[in-house]
Amino acid sequence: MDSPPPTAAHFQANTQPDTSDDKLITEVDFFTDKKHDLSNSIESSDNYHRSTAPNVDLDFKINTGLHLLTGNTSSDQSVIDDGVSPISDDNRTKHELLANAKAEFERMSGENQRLKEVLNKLIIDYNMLEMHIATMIQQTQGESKRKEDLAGKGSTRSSFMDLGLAAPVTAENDENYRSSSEGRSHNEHSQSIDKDVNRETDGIDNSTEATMRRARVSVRARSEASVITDGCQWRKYGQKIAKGNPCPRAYYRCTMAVGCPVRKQVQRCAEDRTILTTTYEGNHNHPLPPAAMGMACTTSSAARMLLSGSMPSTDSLINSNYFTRTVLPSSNGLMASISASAPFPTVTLDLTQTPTPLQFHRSSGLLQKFEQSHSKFAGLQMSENMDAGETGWQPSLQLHPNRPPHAALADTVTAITVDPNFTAALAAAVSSVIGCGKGAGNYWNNTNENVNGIKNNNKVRD
DNA sequence: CGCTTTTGACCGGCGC
DNA sequence: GCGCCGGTCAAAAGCG
Repeated sequence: MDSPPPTAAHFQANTQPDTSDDKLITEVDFFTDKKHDLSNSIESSDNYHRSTAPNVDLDFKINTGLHLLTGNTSSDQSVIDDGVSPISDDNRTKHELLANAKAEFERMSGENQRLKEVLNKLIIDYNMLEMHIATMIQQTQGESKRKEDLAGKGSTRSSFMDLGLAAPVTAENDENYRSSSEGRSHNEHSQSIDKDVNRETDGIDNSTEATMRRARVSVRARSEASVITDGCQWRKYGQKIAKGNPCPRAYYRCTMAVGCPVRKQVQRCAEDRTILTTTYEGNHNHPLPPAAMGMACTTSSAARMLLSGSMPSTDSLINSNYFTRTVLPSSNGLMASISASAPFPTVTLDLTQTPTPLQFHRSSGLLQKFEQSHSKFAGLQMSENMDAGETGWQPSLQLHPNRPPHAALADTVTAITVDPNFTAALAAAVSSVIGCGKGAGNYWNNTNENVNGIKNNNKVRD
């Protein structure tokens, strides 16, 4: 109290912990611990800023907000320098200091808000770029592989294959698919080829195994709502009562972009009507709001993991009638299992044992860990960190039996800590379980008009 | 009026 | 070949 702080910046940082922390915590809920950790080690932030986690890096900068203050504390410094004044002057000085601090704090809050918006955009751009690059790599590999296959076969169906396979996953592809299913004058063979070609929506699998092309990711969650809010815009296109379950199964198609191939099925559990099972299929071909990013990344990564990860032992995996492995123990609040039962392999993420947000906060981290680890594991063809993060999967698929699980776990924890998708995934997952849909936030509200416009186009397309 | 949802029909895959 | 079943389509109905 008596001794003045060494610098103005440190003074601001250390003398307003109550108000600033409260403010920060109310604004950003998820990473309070991280913020405190970093604020304690702010001196070493220069090294940290060169880390490989751009969003976490920026997030820390924003939440501390200390650097922004250093240039505006000259007045504070002068006040402190005048500390030799009489008591009345000292009181006045304290009031001035308080007023200045409040003003600075308000300005900081505004600055913080603006920076967070910038950060949000950066995260979105980063994720989009990452997904785009991954898709491009996968498409390139898939095309080369298919060209090899076509060259080897040289069959009469090559014309169909070329049309479909040479093109990226776009609206045109979906048009081909739709026209193939609508224009039923095609013979059965060409129809099946067209469908197989154009339904390969994720560009993940470059295998010729048609049965492996439609990996699915199933999410089980408790929800009173008819559908869980995952940040995307869906249009219902069908409903069926499946055998063995009196609850109807609803079919939805993503309407955020024209020709987006992603579809999902929603069905309530027959035994427990409060459990909603949502099954995703395909990858989005358009930018996603942050709230949708997590779910999309999780599902696509899980699907990629499933397809790629099964490749080394595909035969045994597919040939078994039913293959299920528990990836994460239920004590963690999350069950994830893989089922390669024909014809479509499915990853199931069970969120039904996470009734409280606190519990889910932990389990969603595991969800992301699951995604992160398997994304890296599955993305072997493009990942440089092949030896990190294959936690939990190795016991299931037995691809890296020589690596101790606890070491991989540490790698995975480190990986999720710096994962730029983590924030969005967490927000989306929490909002999904809560079922409020508020996790989409401002971005979603801002993009709603565009979504409606897209839906108009989609209607025209339909 | 335009968009979404509903719902019956249709199609293809699969098992017998 | 036939029937069952899941998935999709598209016209009709509903809704704001």
